[in-house]
Amino acid sequence: MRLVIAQCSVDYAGRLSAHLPLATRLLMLKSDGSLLVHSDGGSYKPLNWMSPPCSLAVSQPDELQVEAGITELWTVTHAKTADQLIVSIYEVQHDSAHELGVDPGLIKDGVEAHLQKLLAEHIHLLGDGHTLVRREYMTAIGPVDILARDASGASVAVELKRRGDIDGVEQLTRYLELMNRDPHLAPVVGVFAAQQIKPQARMLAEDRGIRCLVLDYDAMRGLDDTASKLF
Amino acid sequence: MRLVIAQCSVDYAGRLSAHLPLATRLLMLKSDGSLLVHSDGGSYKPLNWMSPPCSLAVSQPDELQVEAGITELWTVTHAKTADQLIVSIYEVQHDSAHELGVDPGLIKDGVEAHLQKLLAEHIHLLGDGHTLVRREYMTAIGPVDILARDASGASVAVELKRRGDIDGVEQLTRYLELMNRDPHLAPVVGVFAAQQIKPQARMLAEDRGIRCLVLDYDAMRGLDDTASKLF
DNA sequence: GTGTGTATCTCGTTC
DNA sequence: GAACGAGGTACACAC
Repeated sequence: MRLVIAQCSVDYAGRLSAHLPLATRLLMLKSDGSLLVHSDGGSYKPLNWMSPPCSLAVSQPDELQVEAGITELWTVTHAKTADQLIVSIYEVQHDSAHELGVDPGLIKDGVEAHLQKLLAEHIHLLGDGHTLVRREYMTAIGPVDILARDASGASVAVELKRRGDIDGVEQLTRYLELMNRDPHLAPVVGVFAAQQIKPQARMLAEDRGIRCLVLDYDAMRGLDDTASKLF
Repeated sequence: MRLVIAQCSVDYAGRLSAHLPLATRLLMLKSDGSLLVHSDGGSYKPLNWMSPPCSLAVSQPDELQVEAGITELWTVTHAKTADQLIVSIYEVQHDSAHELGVDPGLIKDGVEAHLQKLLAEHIHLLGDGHTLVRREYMTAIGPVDILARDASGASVAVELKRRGDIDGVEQLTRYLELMNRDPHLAPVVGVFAAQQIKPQARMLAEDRGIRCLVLDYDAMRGLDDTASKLF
């Protein structure tokens, strides 16, 4: 990895056109040829960038560009899409290279998958007398997160989200429509379960006869811990 | 901005838990206190990070940690959510600080907005005899990208996307449902227009009687150039 | 402020 | 490899 702090302007031409006026920025050149242009603020997203696979070509500025103060031109071209990023370098304040090696990568732990597991293990949270049929119940248009049966034996399709949005209600609606055509399953009622359900989503769901269930992740983990300790 | 290349391990505890095993990485400390942990590959997303507003506290390792080879502990805490990122620093290979100043920011040019403008200007692309009513036609549930009339005088609602996905079809369906209840507008037919329409989205759209229209952005820009030159 | 829609989204997983 | 869903999504814009 090469780190360059330099006064530069940047032009991107690809899926859109974008321009960065002259300012001092960090240019991060990764060993796969990719380039990130970072400012000293904002979030983790660079101001501009080129994703791998791509290649860097350094060239000399022409006379006009030299007069303007440009000392080097970096042209980064994407291997497949022909997107281009052109960095016009003025003054370089820092330039260093470092060997980092391959990264072992991130180990993640629990979000929706964990919620699904917890709800499946504590299916009574759906209501008294509910039994689990299975997780990831496959339909022609995709997997339903949880399929259960209620006390009366009716099928219950559960769509799980961390944050319950209108999209999730639409998704569940499509599943319900399909599943209610299947005589083995029908009647199927829907439950929209999430840690947080947005008002618009709740409105839409309830308008369509879908029950909303707000889940308390921490409380569910507590249940899990208790269960682990007891058995 | 401070740049540190160091052997480190990283633990994040917040909306999820994540761990990065010991390896050499770039630690980018921005002046707003935020921290990015980058490896020498992948795209612009850091392996781990803390977004502003947050604060960094440097502390000394305890005896056990010193024995393990840890020389410094960085604890980055988010001001509001209390998310925490803990960086255990082993060997530091590089450490430099730089003054960058405030960035003037990115100037973007055209994607969906440009597509919308172009289609509105060349409304005949919808079919012969079509006339524009208006762009961003407001309804109770949001703006329809383009409202037009076809040769027979029927209303045409156009939903525009760069990439036509199932979500876009759902969105247009909601608009159509609402607009068809308005006697001033009904009957309203739908057109789903995008540079690329995914098979599933096309299927869903056509099943609902929505016409799909694939747009050629470059050709449309060509039309625009010609028009600009002629008039 | 919150809510909504887009993204040069990125990143996984599945088919 | 394509497609689909999720994200510690981020980001801009409307209300």
